[in-house]
Amino acid sequence: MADIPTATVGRVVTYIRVLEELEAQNVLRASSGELARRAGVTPFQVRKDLTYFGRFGTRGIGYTVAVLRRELLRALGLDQTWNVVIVGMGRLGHAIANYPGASDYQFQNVGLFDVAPDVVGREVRGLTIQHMSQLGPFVASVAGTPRQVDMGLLTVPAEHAQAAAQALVAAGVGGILNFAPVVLQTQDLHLPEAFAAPGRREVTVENVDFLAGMKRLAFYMLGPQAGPAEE
Amino acid sequence: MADIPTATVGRVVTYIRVLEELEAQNVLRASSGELARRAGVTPFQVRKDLTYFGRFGTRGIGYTVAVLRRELLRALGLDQTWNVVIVGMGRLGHAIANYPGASDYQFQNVGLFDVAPDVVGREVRGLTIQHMSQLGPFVASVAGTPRQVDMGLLTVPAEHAQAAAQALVAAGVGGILNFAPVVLQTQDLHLPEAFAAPGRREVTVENVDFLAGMKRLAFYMLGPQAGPAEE
DNA sequence: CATTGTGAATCCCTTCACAGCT
DNA sequence: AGCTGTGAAGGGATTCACAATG
Repeated sequence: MADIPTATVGRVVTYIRVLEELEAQNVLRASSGELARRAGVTPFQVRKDLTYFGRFGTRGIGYTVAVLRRELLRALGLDQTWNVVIVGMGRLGHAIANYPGASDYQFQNVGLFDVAPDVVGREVRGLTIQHMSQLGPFVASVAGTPRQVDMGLLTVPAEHAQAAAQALVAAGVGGILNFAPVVLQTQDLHLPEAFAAPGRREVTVENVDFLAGMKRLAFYMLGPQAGPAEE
Repeated sequence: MADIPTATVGRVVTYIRVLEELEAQNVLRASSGELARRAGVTPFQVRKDLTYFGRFGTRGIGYTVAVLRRELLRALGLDQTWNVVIVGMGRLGHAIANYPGASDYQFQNVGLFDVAPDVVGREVRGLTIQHMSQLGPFVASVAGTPRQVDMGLLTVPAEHAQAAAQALVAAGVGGILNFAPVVLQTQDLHLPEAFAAPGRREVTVENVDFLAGMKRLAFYMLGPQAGPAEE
């Protein structure tokens, strides 16, 4: 299979959302033009993106909303359950643990962790916040069940992010969604042998950084600006 | 001036952070190799990115940390103050209002808004949460001072995001950082004539979407997978 | 002489035009 | 007739090699 452009992956996530909106409005079919309009891209782009995953449309007609949604969910691995732990239960961790839709799409919060004594032991949405020292044993215990802990959401202060990432990986968690405004040094992160499934031994990191978003926004709002020494 | 690749803008934000780390460690100079290592990119990339903004290095030596930082901050418009309002003071809005560093870089929270009666009137970090109906008058009042309201952080539920964006734009706020998992229909968003500064009449939107981040992460964790009908 | 700055080459993604299907 | 699927063209972005230089 060809490998899929990262930009395409991001857009497909959007298409799924758009398809869910359409489904909620009882729309059965949609053309690439309609999807494109709602997703804010061109119809060409929609069709090209979809060809990376298969052929889902009917010429002359368009796409069946339910079918395309199902197929794209499968393609992204969202037809299965992903067990998630949150590391860092400050305000941001709490907001995410309580976020409506965070348990959609088969993302299941299974554990909450922090180090602050005034936070450990509290209950959030039926889960008791555990101390970070329990992370290793906890993950090991979950690993015995049908599925393991798949992802860690990193919502600790920037200065502790690398250490917390290390702890997650040492515990056997191979996927990290990093909310801290730091670049995780992934060359230091290697799953222990025991967890090194064939082809899945490396750590996968995605970043969500709203401070960076504010800065990009600021730049784009400057508009056409004076460049460097114009020559 | 050449226009700057969007990917470059994102990386430059990272370089600034890296430079601040270095400054905090009292490092005076750094090569493109050192910056690249910390930013997780190649040295070529760093040098090419920087040339879009000017020539900041010394051959044979490298870059002076403080100088490069200052120049990049200026290039991104982060040497000036950006006034920010938060629309949607649920858990996420609160988390952001209280986020350490959210007031760094000359981003200044100047107003907080919501519609829920149990939230309006509460005080957060010295600001009283106002009702959305006050947004227009508030922005108009700030516009009289040296600077106006530059950005709105949209932290309302998905189903209200488009309407809230409309309200921001109608009030004269031309930059939106959208946290809701929806594609804002920007063709419906036009600044009122009164605010249409030359070259700055269109609305600028950046998205920060952690649910999308989780889905992308899930996909990348699938690893090399079976493609569509292999032929 | 180590390191920057940058044209040229390469690679990848987007756009397009149209063939192919229903 | 209408819309998808896709090879080809076009445009950007990344990589590279090396000339420039303090």
